[in-house]
Amino acid sequence: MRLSKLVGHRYKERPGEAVLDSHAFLLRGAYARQVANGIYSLLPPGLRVARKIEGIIREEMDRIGGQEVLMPVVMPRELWEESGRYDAVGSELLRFQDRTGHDMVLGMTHEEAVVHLCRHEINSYAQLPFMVYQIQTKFRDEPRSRGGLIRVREFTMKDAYSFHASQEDLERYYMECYRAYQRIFARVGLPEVVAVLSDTGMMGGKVAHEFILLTEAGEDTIVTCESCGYLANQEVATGRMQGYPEEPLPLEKVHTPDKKTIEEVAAFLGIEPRQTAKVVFYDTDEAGKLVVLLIRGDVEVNEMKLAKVIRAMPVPADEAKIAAAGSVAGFASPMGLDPKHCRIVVDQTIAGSGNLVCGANEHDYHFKNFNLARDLPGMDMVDVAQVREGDGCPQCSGALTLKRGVEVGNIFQLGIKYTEAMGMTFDDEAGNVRTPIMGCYGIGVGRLVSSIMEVRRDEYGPKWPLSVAPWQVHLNALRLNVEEVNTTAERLYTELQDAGVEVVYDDRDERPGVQFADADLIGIPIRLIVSERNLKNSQIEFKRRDTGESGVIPLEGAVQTVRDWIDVALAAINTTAEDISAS
RNA sequence: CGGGGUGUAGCGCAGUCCGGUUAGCGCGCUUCGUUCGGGACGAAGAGGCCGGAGGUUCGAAUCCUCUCACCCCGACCA
Repeated sequence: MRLSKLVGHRYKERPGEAVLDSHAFLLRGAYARQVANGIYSLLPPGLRVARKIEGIIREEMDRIGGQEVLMPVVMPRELWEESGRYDAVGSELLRFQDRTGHDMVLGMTHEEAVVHLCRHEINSYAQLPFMVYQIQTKFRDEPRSRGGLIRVREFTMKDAYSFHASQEDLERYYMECYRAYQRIFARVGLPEVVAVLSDTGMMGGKVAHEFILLTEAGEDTIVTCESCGYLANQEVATGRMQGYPEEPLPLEKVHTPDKKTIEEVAAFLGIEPRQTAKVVFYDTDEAGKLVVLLIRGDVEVNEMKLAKVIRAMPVPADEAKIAAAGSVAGFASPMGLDPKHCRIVVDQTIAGSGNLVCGANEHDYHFKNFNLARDLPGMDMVDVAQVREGDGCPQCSGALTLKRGVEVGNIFQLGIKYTEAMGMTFDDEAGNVRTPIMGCYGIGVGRLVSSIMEVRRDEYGPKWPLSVAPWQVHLNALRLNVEEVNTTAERLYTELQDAGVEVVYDDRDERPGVQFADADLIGIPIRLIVSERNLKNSQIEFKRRDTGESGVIPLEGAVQTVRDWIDVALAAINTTAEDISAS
């Protein structure tokens, strides 16, 4: 590629809308341009990185027996009604009508499509297991996209789906895929990506992992334990919270005029928030009952964890609902509520502390010295507490820390949610009709482009790993009006290409500073510089953006030298990938 | 959906409060010349429906109403 002809202009000023450095480079380096909120066009460098990533994904998917297919972006409403998700999924599923008024959706994920595709192609256990995957555009009408390509509405995703005759086989394959993912992330230059336990959300299923790149640019909160390596998304993380047991004192009603919040009550009574119990109302559980959650006052509710307990999405209840249940907002008590109309859920933090202050179900009154075992006996404990920095690790004696991360991939043990709902079956060896068990596995391609840029960069631009760099070599010629410089650079450009090297040649008659600044922004790992100065010694200069090395090499044999560097660097990346997935 | 912010040349911004010739500045772009190892210098140019619609006014980038888009925080999110 001749830089003089590369479409897309680079500029030096940071765009106003960029918050992340990777977002600024994405625009400054002419990798992508925003078309609308969360919708981007890719320019050649951006697309080339994406294609490199896709190529690595394809190799690793094929290696674990994947077969590439392509499913549609647009699907009819009926397909999504078969699984129940047409109604279950919110407005992030873009619904529209075609010319005839038929309801259609834009695919945000392809479980329905893949079951539709496979259910009539498979009828025997002998055809299982198998995995199909695609690299396809997805659309999710996110309420809030941000961060360049980190979180967008339209994006390219690799999504894979496996089908199994047994749970054991799914679990075996799940681990195969897990290792394939480790290789993929290592090969695209992110060996530090970690797998964490995650929530299954709208996908259903039981076991799921997210592959997380730890970086402050991320918007997922990850709970880790430095001493034992525990890793989990905060949405599912558990922790040991310190308890404050006390010898029970008699229940005592106290006047607390206008003190509604935990902070107000604690301050009024001169106690810590941890010495209170708060009641939070949600509308409603799966049976339609008002949920009355009792949790220690200083602890936040993790609504993802609560959702699993009440098997419904927790929606905070309004005051009318609370009053109808016989309680008083701001002064709510778990005691004296009618279990016919509400479901009392008690978080385990309540059991660990004694003599708590809670509401009295009466305006301007609270109780002191609430003790669960005495005052509300026989309750089952649940864990719906939001883990905090410093809480005890659930696996060892260490303390938990919170970090930020970007979810670059995920894997789910889906189960039979879709195959059962959509009537996919096979005959087992005994002739019984059975339902295949599914797994699904996603990787965000564009998100990876931005994520790599976010963690592999300096102040001047990205430092692309060789395996995903838009080109492998960046060739500069200083002073094109010097005949020898011009002819040497042209010859190197041709010979490098003949040697199979992907090279971008800055054939513009620009000053060195301009050329170097552009080279940094394009971020190619190997830079070659042809100049009058070094040609006097029959040498050319090199600068490795990936390793930081620089120096001169003989012009004679330079192409082979560079070819060898590339081969060595790629081999090293692949070796790292194998080591990580084998460990 | 709630709160906040911004829309002026390809990019970054000033001008808006307090209405008044031809709407500026830097970068980038074109031409010429001088330069040439980390974003050079001089000269001459091109480039604007001041987000859109309506209104107030002799006169609107500026004031009013409505609207659209984008950004940030929150809610939401495989």
